[in-house]
Parts: sequence; structure tokens; C-alpha cells
Amino acid sequence: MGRIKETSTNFENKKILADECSEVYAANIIGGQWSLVICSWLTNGKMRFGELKKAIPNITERMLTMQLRKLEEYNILTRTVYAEVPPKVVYELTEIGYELKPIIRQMEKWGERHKNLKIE
Amino acid sequence: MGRIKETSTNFENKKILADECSEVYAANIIGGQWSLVICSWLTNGKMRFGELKKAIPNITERMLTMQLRKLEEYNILTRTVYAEVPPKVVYELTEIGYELKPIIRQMEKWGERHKNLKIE
DNA sequence: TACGGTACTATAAAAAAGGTAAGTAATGGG
DNA sequence: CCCATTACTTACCTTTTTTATAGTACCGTA
Repeated sequence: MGRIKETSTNFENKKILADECSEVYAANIIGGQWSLVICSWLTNGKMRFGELKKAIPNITERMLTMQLRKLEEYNILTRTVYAEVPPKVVYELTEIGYELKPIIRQMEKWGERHKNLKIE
Repeated sequence: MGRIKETSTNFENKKILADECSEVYAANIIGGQWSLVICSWLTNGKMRFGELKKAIPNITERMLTMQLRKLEEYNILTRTVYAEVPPKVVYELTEIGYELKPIIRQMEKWGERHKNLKIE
């Protein structure tokens, strides 16, 4: 997840597609290995960096930071820094971020149904 | 989208996460640059390979084939080959595939709302 | 016999995403 | 002065995804 190369075909394609299909636009924002889990946890209320880290299995600090920054950039969550030592940073979903809740829940249910299909 | 390396940390992480969070499991299936658009088109009914190609801007045949194969593998859609020349192959969502429709519509709406936020 | 249309496949290379490991700053406690 | 704690950052490397380009089989038509 470095900075995206704005001259690449990939960048162009993503833009065109996101432009025409809002569901792809949405996917570009909440897609990525860890974004959905982060949002899912935050739908229950604010959390600190360290709490998220403990909550999410195997995520590295680097990945967590990167995803949080991306989500912040897209206005999905807010980042509040408390001027304390050791530092304390709290993340909370914005209004539009909370509006992801029903989508996440639906994906969860769909995922469950799909998993069960396989077993049968 | 070649075959995935089952010894990588990335593979492990995806598996663990998908196991615990069904929304991530779902995202692993319908995530990917083109999957959502393909499914979105197919929610209106069956389509041929060439129709999909024309409908989706800039997709290469390789990408279309790969995504369709993946979706078929996951039982999201069916592939019907007609023994004709020139060949004719028709793709159609399965039952569980059609169940994605509300999710896609919700993502679409959310995407619209989010887009408008930025402009204001 | 060359050509066109359909739905692919193969190979290579570029780009993006993700992972590892180490380091930073500030400060209160021992 | 050293250590622990928290929330990062940096540099580098591997894996995965996406793109580019070319080629295949089939057969009816010209």
C-alpha cells in the first residue's frame, strides 16, 4: 500500500470504473485486507490503536496504521490524539462510517450462508 | 491472480481472518478489481462473455476470464457452453449469487452518499 | 484458401499490496 | 541514567494482482 501511481493503467481503470459504478467506488474505499475488520470493530464504538491491534489477529502495526490513515483520509473515521505520555490515540467512525454498519452486517450474513453451502 | 502461495503469511492471514469474520470471507470472494461490476451486470440476467466485455469499460479478456472463473469456482455464477461455432458461453448468477444483489445496491447507495459528501 | 467472429490461453512484465524488522519520541518510575 | 509504554515511521523485501501482447480452435462464408 504505497502511494498509487497516477500514470498507470490500473489507476485509470479504477477511476473510470468508480466513476460509473458507485459500488466499485465503495469497494475501493473499504476494500483491502484489513479495512472491513477495522470498521466492523469500530461499529461497536471508539477504540484505541492498541485495542484494535489486540482485537485483530496478526495485523502488524504498519498495516494497521496504513489502513487507519486511508480510512481517515476517506472520512470513514476520525483520529483523536491525546497529548499524553505514553501517547493515546482514539479512533471513531464518522457518520458516513457508521452507515457502513448494515452493509457489513449483510456481508457477514451472506458470508455465513455461503460458508454453509460448501459444507452441505 | 495466479495460483496463491499457500505458505505465505499473506495467505495465512487471509484464512484466519476469513475464518473469524464472515464479512472478510465475503470480501475475499467478491473483492477484486472487476468482480463487483460483473456481478452487478449479472443481477439483471444472464449475459454472454462478449456482452460482459462490451459492458465493462477497459477490461481485458484475460481479466474477465479470470474473474469469471473465480466466481464460478465460488459458486457465484454458472457457465453454460453452447456447442456452436463461433462459440457461445453464457454466464448467470446462482441463487447465492443473486443474494448479493441487495448488498451491491446498498454499496451503490452508500457510494453515492459518500461521493456527494466530498463535493459539499 | 484467406478471413472473420467468439471465447478463450500463454507468457512476461509492471504495479500494487502486504510483511519483516528495526528505530523514534516523550516521560514517569525505579 | 535506564527501562517500559504507546503509537507510530522507515527501509527493504516478497507475494499477489493487473496489464500487455500475442496466439489458439472452430467453421461458415467469400
